Amino acid sequence: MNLFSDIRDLVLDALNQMQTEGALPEGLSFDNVAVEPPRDAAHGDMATNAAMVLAKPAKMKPRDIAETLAAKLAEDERITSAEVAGPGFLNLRLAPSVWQGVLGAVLEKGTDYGRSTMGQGLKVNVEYVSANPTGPLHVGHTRGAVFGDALASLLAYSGHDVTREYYINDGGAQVNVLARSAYERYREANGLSPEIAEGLYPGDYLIPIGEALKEKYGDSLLDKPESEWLAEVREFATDAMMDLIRADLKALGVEMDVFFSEKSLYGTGKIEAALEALNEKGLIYEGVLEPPKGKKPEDWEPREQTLFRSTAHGDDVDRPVKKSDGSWTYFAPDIAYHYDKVTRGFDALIDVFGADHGGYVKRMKAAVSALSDGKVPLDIKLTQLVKLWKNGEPFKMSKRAGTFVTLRDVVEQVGADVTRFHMLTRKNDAPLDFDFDKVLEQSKDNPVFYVQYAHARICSVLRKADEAGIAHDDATLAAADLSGLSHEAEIAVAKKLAEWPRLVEIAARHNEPHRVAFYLYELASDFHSLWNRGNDDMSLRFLQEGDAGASQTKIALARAVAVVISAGLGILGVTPVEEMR
RNA sequence: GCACCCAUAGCUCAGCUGGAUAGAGCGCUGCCCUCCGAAGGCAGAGGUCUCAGGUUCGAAUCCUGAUGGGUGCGCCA
Repeated sequence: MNLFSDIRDLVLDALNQMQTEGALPEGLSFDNVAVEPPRDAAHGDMATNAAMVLAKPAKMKPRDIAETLAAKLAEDERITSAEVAGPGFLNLRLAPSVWQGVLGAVLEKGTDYGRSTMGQGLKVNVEYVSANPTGPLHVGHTRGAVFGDALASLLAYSGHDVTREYYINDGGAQVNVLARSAYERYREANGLSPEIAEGLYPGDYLIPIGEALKEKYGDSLLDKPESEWLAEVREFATDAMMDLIRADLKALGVEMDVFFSEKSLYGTGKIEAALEALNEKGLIYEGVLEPPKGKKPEDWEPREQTLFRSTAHGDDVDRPVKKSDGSWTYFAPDIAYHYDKVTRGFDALIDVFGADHGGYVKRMKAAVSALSDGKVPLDIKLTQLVKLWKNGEPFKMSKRAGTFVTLRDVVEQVGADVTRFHMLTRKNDAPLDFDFDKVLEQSKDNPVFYVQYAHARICSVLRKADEAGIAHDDATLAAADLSGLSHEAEIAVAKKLAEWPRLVEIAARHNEPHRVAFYLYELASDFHSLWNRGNDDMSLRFLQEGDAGASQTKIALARAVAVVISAGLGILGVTPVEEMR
């Protein structure tokens, strides 16, 4: 149930009627007719711009259309008043029974209230994290993981068929570096002093890998040349790193559907096939690139390479798929990987990258556009940097990795729930401050706390209802007489609940889960405000002493708030708490 | 040099398909509470939406240009 689309349907019916009656010309498009909550509550409960968007194509005055429309809408029992205002807005006020109906719907459907069919079951692939398997996840990955995961849940909640996917970069030079780094730790485990040369990974997390290698191979690899141990150690270390990463993700509550290995693209003809697909479209050629202006590499010299004509699909320059020595660039397997996603039948692709990959967006979109003939849209969401603070100072150190703060550091200090919620209180493309002290603060300044507190307060009301012997299962509450909910502060909360399904669709349409976090904060704020009024006005308290019926009415409202908070937190991957500690 | 992202209250940030008098928290000012319906409440002040043009009945939102900040730029991934 989405109240806004219900009322929009009502408006469209009225407009159609006006057409048949000759009050509006035929053939108008109603696509731009919107029904939204007005910014100012004084303007009523809902507003429609119908008269304004139709005035021009209908060649009529907006106010004339609005007057006729108002008269028609006023006939509906849900509408208590319809007033023309401003340049031609039509402001609607709704009957209290409508808001009470919203509560009934929430209690009946539970956390599925707000679930939308907007996505029409379209298959969407969300690729996120995709960190190189060379070490533990750090804070930057954490934000990408939280964002991608919440986005995937949001899309699923809005009716998409979602696949969560991780692309393992296990095919490039960096896994050889990993192997050499692990080998040094293996030497260390055998009592030799490791030589962590410049460019190798120095982190402590490889020490246990070295020991595990010793356990498996004893000292048998010590005297062999690199060519004889590289492949084996590489595979061993990569697997171990992926186990580590999977454990990191689990600690954050992220579970992938698919782990796709870059390595699986090599030697299977998949890269060749993807490039042949581009070649058939005339988009592959041999050529020499211009040097980048302004920042020319020292050793630049013109060389012929195999290039992808990405400029044909919106890129600024063509991009190399083969190095001058004939081996693949990193772009080539990426093309093949996205080709694979397209051929798996996804209707839409989403990649979540760190902001440092911004320069990669156009070429990747060009590749997908070319490979799918423009049929499969690729949206790339960039997550900006996370700046860590502790004790009022920038915080950079990590016990584990030496150079960067890991996901584990963060989760162990503040917990997965706080991490996830806080990282979604900013737009993905805005930089984020993460203050270890502030995110744990128990005050209304902290959105994580504030939303959780609202939920906990409601659970506390339910516990007290138990003690008083008041039935409060959702079925009972849904059937309760809700006509007693008429105070303006109570109606305000119900109105906020009515916005939830609409908010879900807007957030999903923009691929912006942070909107859910902001909505929850507003809902919690409205709830706390009502709660506070109970201090002065006993009639607004959720438990009415000695009056089980009246209590049930109020509890229904509180419980509905808890349900929507649960649903929203569920999308964000945060567990609602039942009491504050 | 080029591309992408960003610019909204003193600070940190929201702002829906272009819609009415641009919102929230912090900070500030005033009043109230300190009764576990505890982990404060209520109210107020505070804005040239970086600047200049353009499109539109209507622009923080779309377009062009400028300024300031961030990120990236063949043979790393």
